Amino acid sequence: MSLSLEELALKADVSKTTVSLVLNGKSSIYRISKETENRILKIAKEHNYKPNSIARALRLNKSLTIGLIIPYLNRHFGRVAEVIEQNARELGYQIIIAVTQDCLNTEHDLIENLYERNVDGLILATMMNRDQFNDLSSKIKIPIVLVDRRIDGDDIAWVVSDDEQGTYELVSVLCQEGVKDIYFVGGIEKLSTSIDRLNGFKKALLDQGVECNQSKIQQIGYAVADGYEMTKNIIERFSKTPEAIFTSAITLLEGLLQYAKEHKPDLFSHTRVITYDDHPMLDYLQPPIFSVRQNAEEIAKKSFEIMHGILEKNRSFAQELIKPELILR
Amino acid sequence: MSLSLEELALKADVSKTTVSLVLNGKSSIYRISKETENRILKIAKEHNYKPNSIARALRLNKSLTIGLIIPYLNRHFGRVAEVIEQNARELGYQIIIAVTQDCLNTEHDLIENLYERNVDGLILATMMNRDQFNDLSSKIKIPIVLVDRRIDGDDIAWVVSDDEQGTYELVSVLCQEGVKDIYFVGGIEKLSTSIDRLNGFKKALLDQGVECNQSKIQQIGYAVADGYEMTKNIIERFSKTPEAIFTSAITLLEGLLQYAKEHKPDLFSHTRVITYDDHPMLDYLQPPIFSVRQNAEEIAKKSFEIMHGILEKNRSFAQELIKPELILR
DNA sequence: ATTAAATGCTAAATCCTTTTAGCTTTTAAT
DNA sequence: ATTAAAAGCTAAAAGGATTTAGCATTTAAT
Repeated sequence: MSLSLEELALKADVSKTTVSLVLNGKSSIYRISKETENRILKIAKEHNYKPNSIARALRLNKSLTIGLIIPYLNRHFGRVAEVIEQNARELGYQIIIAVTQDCLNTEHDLIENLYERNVDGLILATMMNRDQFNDLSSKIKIPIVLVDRRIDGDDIAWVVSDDEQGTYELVSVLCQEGVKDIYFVGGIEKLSTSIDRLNGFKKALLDQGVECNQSKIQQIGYAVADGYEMTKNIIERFSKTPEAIFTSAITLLEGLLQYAKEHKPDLFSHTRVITYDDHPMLDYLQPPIFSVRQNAEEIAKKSFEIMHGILEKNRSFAQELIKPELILR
Repeated sequence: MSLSLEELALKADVSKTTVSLVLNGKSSIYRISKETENRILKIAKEHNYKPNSIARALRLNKSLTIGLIIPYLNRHFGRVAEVIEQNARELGYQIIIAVTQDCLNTEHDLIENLYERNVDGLILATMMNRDQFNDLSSKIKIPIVLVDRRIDGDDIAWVVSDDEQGTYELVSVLCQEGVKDIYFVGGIEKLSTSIDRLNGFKKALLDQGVECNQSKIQQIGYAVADGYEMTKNIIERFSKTPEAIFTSAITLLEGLLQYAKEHKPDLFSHTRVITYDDHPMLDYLQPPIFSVRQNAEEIAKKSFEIMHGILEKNRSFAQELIKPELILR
């Protein structure tokens, strides 16, 4: 690697203390003469000195590293991760990434792992419930910002898409077109994304005076296969072809498309399909599928912002609901 | 954080040297008695001792951290990153991720940054040419494994999809169906992905006795907008509607679809479209688009495997060409 | 009984930086 | 000519682990 402080000190003919003070901008506090200061700065520059970040982390107990734990690096979370990384980099932080595959045990292991590896904070798309989270919080003494999935609580920092409102608006559009018979294809039941989207769904029906039948609501999980399964259930269980299906994630839509292709090629001639999550390819499907686009960039930006605020500006927690965008094709 | 070696030593009533030796499995080499060993192991377990990774990194000059530098966290690279992370984690490594947005300067900054931050190795989807890479290699004393984009050289480690072969096979399929008038929508010209895909394209035409006209080849870049632009050029510049267009990345296909939707809705009735990169949504487009699916999982697995081999089994560099899969719909 | 070898463990150095407390030397004040 | 204050710098500790060289003590060998 590059030179050490000590080698630099040798070249500048001063102690390493002096070099450190100068390079950390403490010359005037410690009355280092302008002359010495300039000499040191010049030599440091000539040799392109960069302090050893590991030694620094050890001494300062601060690694300038944030752990990012997400279920997958799919389109949505990939974009979130990308933007978090860019924002973090600008402020001198690095992102250590880890994927849980939506497995709670893996999530726990990863949190422990990253914590032991001395990350300064964790940004987390969690599967934990409130109790599990509180348990964790008491053990872990670094800030945690939840992203994409929130846990209720006054002192829990989170940034999530406004799932309820987004779903509400999307479903309302269909209702206003007179569609009444809408099925809900949901994800992992206990996650806030599922709860909020379902609430938005129900609220839209209620406000539009459409009866909401519990049998039209399914929640298995967020995998493509789950979407396939739920679609299958809907098509096969009911004699009447549904007027509309709402899939609450793009993966579930994929599952639906797959089922339709294999077993129900005429699905779209009877049934409207709408989905949470957008995808550019939806522009080219026939018929057009209305969607709700999450603002991944804003979610990412805010979540790092909150983390940074806690770490460096001793702000406390904050919560942000990010507006999604309706895409009507 | 947890206990330190010293605190553990205190509890076990031995020196921290002894504790360290025991925990590092050197009891027998240093003749620590079974009794002492067990006592220490027990206490360490009771207190769930985990060595401070920063202190360890400082002492050992080994951070167990790999830098992953890629252009975007899109579908392809997201999957690559995800699988690299999982493989790395199993062997005790962490992945620090950074995205270049296909900007060479950013790439250089990131490499320098991660190097200074003491990563043990770099996995890199690079934009560098051979000279730039050699320059870098001489400055940087950690192993580098190129992923997705290779640079020729006997001593350069890389793992890439067999772009030439994949393209060759895909284009050959079209030719065998009698299609002769095929346009090439390419990416960043100097990258191996572009060079190899173009070579595969040309070779297929040659082998099938189809004339390859330079004017049918365009290479602007890999962005969606570039795909739009190239499609526009093809459609507007030539009076005759092309028999077929090959887009050499999924983003370019998106650009093509966008142009078609806006300005040439009947494109598909005259023109076959095939593409490098697969996407599940392609299953649901009409008409079906043949594609080449890169094996992201295998690319990821091999690239970390090579890195790990260099770091821990003092293997030297290696090169791997990963077979892609033809998807004919 | 003496010496040699084996046993069981540890002091201290090292990795590199930051920071506290304080040591000289010079200047100013009486 | 003293003393006090200011100027300019540094020694040493701390952070937590690893590792080398070596110190006591016990056992075995002659």
